[in-house]
Amino acid sequence: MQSGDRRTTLADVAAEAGVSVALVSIVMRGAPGAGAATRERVLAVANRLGYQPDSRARLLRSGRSRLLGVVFDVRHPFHDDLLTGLYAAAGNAGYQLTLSAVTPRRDERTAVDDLLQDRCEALILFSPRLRTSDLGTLAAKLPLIAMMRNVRHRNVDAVHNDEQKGSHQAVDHLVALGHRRIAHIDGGSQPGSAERRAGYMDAMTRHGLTDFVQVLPGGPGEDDGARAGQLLRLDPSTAVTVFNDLSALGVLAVLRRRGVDVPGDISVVGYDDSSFSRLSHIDLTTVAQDVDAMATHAVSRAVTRIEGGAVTEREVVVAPRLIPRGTSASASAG
Amino acid sequence: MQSGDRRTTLADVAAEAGVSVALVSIVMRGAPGAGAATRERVLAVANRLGYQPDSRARLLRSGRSRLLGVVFDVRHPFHDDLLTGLYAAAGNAGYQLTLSAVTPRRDERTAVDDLLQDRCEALILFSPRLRTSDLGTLAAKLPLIAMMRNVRHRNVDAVHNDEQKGSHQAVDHLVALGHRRIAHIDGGSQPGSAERRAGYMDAMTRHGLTDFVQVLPGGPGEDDGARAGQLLRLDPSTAVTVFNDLSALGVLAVLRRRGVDVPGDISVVGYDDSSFSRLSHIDLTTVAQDVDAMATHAVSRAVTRIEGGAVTEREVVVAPRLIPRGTSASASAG
DNA sequence: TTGCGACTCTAGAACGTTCTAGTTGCTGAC
DNA sequence: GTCAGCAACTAGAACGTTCTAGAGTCGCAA
Repeated sequence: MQSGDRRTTLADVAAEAGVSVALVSIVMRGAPGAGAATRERVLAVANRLGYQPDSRARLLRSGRSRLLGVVFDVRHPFHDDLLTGLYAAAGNAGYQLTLSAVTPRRDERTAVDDLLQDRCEALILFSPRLRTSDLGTLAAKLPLIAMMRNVRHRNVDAVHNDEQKGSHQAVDHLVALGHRRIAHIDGGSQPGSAERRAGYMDAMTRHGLTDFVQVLPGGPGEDDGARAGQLLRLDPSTAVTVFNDLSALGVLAVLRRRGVDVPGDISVVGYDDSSFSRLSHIDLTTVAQDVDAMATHAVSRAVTRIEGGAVTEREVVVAPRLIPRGTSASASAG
Repeated sequence: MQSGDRRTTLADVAAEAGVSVALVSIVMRGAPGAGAATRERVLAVANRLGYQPDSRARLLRSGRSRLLGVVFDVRHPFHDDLLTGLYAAAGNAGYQLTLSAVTPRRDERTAVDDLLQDRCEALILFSPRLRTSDLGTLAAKLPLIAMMRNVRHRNVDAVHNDEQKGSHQAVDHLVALGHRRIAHIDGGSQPGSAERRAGYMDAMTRHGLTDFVQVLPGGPGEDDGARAGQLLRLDPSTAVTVFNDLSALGVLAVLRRRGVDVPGDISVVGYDDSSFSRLSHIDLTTVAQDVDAMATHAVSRAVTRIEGGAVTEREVVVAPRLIPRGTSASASAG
């Protein structure tokens, strides 16, 4: 409890063990250059005194910090999965993560500035909202990886989902179930919305269903989905692909409230595999972004940049995969 | 992009501005002791060179780090809200947060060790799973605040919800709606489960409903709730309070699948106000822990400990509040 | 005996800050 | 003319590490 008495340092351990500071440093790092007996003795002393290395001093001296800064928004639909993946990938690459959160009361700029002071060697941003030009100037200082958004700037790396392919998979899935009248509820001005919509159009055309193309205006929220769901009432569609899971949830709520059976009367497919979609109570068929792959790519790209490796493609596009669940079923059932 | 060329330091700025390093330090900190003209000139140079202070060196020298370490589990039902609250509270108190996440592949021990190396001055743990004795030895090194769990150790501060009162509120709410036959689905061996169950019994007794007390075995997960929901079939209860929201969701799923109307036939009240409970599609009546109050208390307690202030009560218990939503309604409706 | 490499260990500088204890130069009171 | 007091500034130590260069010891081959 007493935070007054200074924490034990290398010098304390050295004095107690009767060796030099440098030697203790060697032992603590597990570096070669110490005798077995001394090594053991030093470790024992360090342990007894409760020695904890001071990463700040350590990093200060050694120049390198081996630290990747991560900015995430606590409201992001799968920030938890992404963090899990990033920690694993960073660990494998021999790097550490420092996190900085964006919250409703703490903006991205603040979060980034905090990390810059920590001298991390690269920055990984979850779906950044900063202007491209701001990201550019930031990227002039250190390697910058944007996730879930394709930032078009020559200094900024981007790791993101193949939105078009995701929409293809959703449509393909529904077509395979026998659906032809498939609508799409779009995401408005949300990033990724245009690509997902284009993917839908594309797939419909490929399946020769151009006549049944039906794009309803929507948005990223539950209420957007609910509004769009109302429009479905006038629509003969037997299936609908929705911009994201939250919006799909709004659609489901409206449909069920109207007594429409899902998936009996109409199939609904979301996008993102947000954590709530897995709840058996919701059980939403959706397109999952490959979180692990994206995390791995983001880290490996960051490491490559830090270590001065060659990069051919600024952009890494990761294929998603469809997760069939309970809100989609064969068209014949309807 | 080039991470090779050393970042600019105080010395660079000093050389460029033709003053001493110490003076630049004074200017950058906004400390008194520099003339207005020089101050302006130094700031301009610093800005031009893109100077960023190095928090590591800064903290190393000044001893204090003004850093609070926070360990959170990405699977925690409201870690996002808590982080939001903590950032705000820490900012107000003039402290910074460093985060360390627990993930399915990264355990609490690792998360804590990382923070210890960062020389933070206190540790705040979200519902820690470490043994009390381990927490005790940790607390010997630095102030330790456990949130959402009442750790019974004289060195460990605890900030947690008043579980009993939460259950009282749930029962009171249902009684006010005219329910008498109110069951409780418990949380098994989960921390907090005993308290929530006791609160339920308590409240039932207080309302003279001892004869209708009915505790069904449950657990923390959706499937636990679903299993318990099956048992409700044989039960005449018109309402049920559930250990937590996730379990309540399992109950809801089973009931609805059986064609039981919620809240028409039976009312369901959860606990925790997990983010999904707010989804209009789920709209679960629940007991919300007062996240902001808990965050504020945790931070202020940490700061008090760090600064050697007096603490009378080791434990801070925060009152929750009931959030009425769509899964509870008047008993007469049934 | 000497020389040499291998091994173990140490002294001291360095990292980028902050802090203490100055020095300088100016103003104004005596 | 002297000196106290103050504002503006500086030199250099300190923080806890790591790293470089080198010193001491030992065993063994020549």
